[in-house]
Amino acid sequence: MKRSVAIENDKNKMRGLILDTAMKLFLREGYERVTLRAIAREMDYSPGIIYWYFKNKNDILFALHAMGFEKLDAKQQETQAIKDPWKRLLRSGENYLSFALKNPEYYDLMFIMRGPAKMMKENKNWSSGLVSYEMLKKDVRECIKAGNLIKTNTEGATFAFWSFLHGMASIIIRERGVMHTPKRLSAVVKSARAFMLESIRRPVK
Amino acid sequence: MKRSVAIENDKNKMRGLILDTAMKLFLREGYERVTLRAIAREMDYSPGIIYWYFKNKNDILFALHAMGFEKLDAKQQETQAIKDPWKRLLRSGENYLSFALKNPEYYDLMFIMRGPAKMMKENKNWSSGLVSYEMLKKDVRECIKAGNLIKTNTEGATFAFWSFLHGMASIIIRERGVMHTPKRLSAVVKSARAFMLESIRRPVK
Amino acid sequence: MKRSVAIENDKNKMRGLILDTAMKLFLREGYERVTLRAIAREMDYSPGIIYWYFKNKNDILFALHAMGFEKLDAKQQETQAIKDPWKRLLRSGENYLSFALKNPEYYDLMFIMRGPAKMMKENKNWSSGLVSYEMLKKDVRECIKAGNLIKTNTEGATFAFWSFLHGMASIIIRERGVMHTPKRLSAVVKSARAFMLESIRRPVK
Amino acid sequence: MKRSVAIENDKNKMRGLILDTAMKLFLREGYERVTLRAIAREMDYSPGIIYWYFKNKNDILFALHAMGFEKLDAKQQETQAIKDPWKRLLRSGENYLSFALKNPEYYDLMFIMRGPAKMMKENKNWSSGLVSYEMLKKDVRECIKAGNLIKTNTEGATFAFWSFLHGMASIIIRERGVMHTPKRLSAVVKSARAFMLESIRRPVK
DNA sequence: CATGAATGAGAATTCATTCAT
DNA sequence: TATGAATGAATTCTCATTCAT
Repeated sequence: MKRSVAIENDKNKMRGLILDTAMKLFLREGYERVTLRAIAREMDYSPGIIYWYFKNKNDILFALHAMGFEKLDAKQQETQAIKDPWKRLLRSGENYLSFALKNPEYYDLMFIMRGPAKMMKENKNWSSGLVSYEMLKKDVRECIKAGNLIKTNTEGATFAFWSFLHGMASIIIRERGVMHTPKRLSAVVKSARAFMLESIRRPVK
Repeated sequence: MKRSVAIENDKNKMRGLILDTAMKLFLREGYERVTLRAIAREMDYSPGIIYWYFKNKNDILFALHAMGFEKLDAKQQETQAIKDPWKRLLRSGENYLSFALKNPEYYDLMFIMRGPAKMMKENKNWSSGLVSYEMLKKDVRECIKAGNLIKTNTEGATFAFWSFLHGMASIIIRERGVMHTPKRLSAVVKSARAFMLESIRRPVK
Repeated sequence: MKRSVAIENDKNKMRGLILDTAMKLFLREGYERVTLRAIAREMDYSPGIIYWYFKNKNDILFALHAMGFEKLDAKQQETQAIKDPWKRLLRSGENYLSFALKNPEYYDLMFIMRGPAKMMKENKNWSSGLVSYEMLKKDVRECIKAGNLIKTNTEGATFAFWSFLHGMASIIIRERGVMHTPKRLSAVVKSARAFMLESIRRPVK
Repeated sequence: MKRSVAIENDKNKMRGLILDTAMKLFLREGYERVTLRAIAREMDYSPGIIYWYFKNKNDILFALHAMGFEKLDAKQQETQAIKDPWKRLLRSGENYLSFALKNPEYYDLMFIMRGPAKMMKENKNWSSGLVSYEMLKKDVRECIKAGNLIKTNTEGATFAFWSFLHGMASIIIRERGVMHTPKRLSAVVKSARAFMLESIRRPVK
């Protein structure tokens, strides 16, 4: 038993190495540069070996994609300990954005890249994303109920909130914030968040 | 001189044909199907000739990118006729979103795709985007001055406004709104806009 | 017009070169060694160019296959000038065997190799073979009518005749006649034919 | 000694398993599907282990080839009990054809495939085939002596007889009898044999 | 004996790009 | 201007084979 565990670990280690390398290339060179050969070259292994650990190229993408959602979900789960709905919503947004900016490759894969979108349709495996989204919706609903947000359609408010966050994240990740220097950009993002939160917040009577 | 003008015109005509064809393929088959061979085949020309009109494949992308900004700028310019700053801001947002959804390939090229971002850095040619952004900033400033928005840092508010719009546009274009059916999605988008506008608007005293 | 003809000729010349090279490799190395790369290497061209002249690898096989049948048909057509049915049958058999031994690669492709059999089923393109077979059947029928062969089922006699010839051809081509030295083998084949013809021939009364 | 015998037996058992599996794949999936990996997978062993029992892939083919000849020889040996040479020849032919059609993969390996032919030359190991062929020759000689066949060169007659049988077998196995439906084909084969036997048989005075 | 892991070579195919004509 | 032809490098993937453990 121990032996098989050890073997599993080795296998996982190699899978991890492959995934990390793939991610590195994603980040460094963009999607279309993530070829099996490139991964293998970077790892100093032969291309063939990758097929020992993954069925094919898409399988790698898919694993990465799933890992990203697991990471984000875990992070978001923590917010659920916060009792006050408005504070919870704040923290959830903070978390989301910080996840995006600290893991731009994952975020790109999860929310921007074309490839995975195709994949998800085929594999019907969008469940990962849904969990997080449902949680956000619940938070928004409670904020409305508590009077922190205007009385409105929950779906719409949720989508608006998400869109705002995703907009900032994807502008930065896809380097469209070039009207500001990188330094200033992060200050602007802070201002933007402050503006938005102050604007949408309603005083609880 | 006349002759060279005629030549220039012919050259422009051919460039136009190439660009239109490239765009058609983008639209019809997606990014990865836009190969030089495909463009040439579609035009009934040989692949080689494209190099007489464009330096390389990226050059075509870049031209398309510039065209996109010209289109958007022209559309946004029209809003400047509106006197009331809040109404102008509203219309500008509407315009932006409708441009994105009616020209998803252009929007993708302009604000999402990786290739152009790289290009822009190299070519230092981001001027196109700036014009629109400056206009938006001016509108936001006037709204703040007029009391339609809370007193706040203009840059932040502008960035927030844009982020919200871009978020919605890119979620739709990159097919991440799968938690809603396509039909419902457009209703949700409307709700989201309504929520956002109502939330951020301040009554003018 | 002349120009397009010249171009066509060039194209045909290259196609011919590819087909000849493929055939050479078939002969020298066997089916599974006929790779596009090998053909290209042998021709001192790059692998890619082959796709300028053929859709894919199978397309080459198919062209070769069709050419083989054209060659054989042409040769067999000539025998139809012979009036006496027995002499015609003799000559037809001679032709068949000499075609097989002079063009072993073609014969192999046409009557032995597995690949083409698959192809033929898919393409329903077995017509080529049928023409020759029908001709043989007609000859056999006339021989029976004329009394050169025993009164019997035509289909059976035709199949028997063909089987005998094909048997000899394929034993030689696939090198199963190793119980005789190559020199002796051709003498034995002659004896075998003589034995067979003398045995099956019936005197015309 | 006992121990080494036991080991030998185990070794033989494993060799047998490998050969059976290889044959199963031949039969089920065709030649090109017989990869070492496939054999190993089918056996639930790792690919590497096969090299403990066989030098390489070709070695497996060769063993299979030898087994085929052993099977055929055993079957043909039985005919030797028949006293009448013509009846013996008949039965021998019947046996041969039925072996071919019941064990097409073996027959293919033994008499059609290219690989083994190459092997045989290298290994000088054609003895297997010779035994059967010598037996056939003996039978033919006795038929000539007995007056069942025309007075003729024995080698030629033997080769003719074998060619006829091999022709039918290989036409069927390599699927070149497509001018007839599978059903009709077997009837045609019967007719062909009847025609041939009746034609070559001479009345014993 | 047997395995997991790894290699290296090779397969078909596609593409951006070049260039003589 | 425009083309046909060609290249070279890339792609994903498969396989026989080897070897430390």
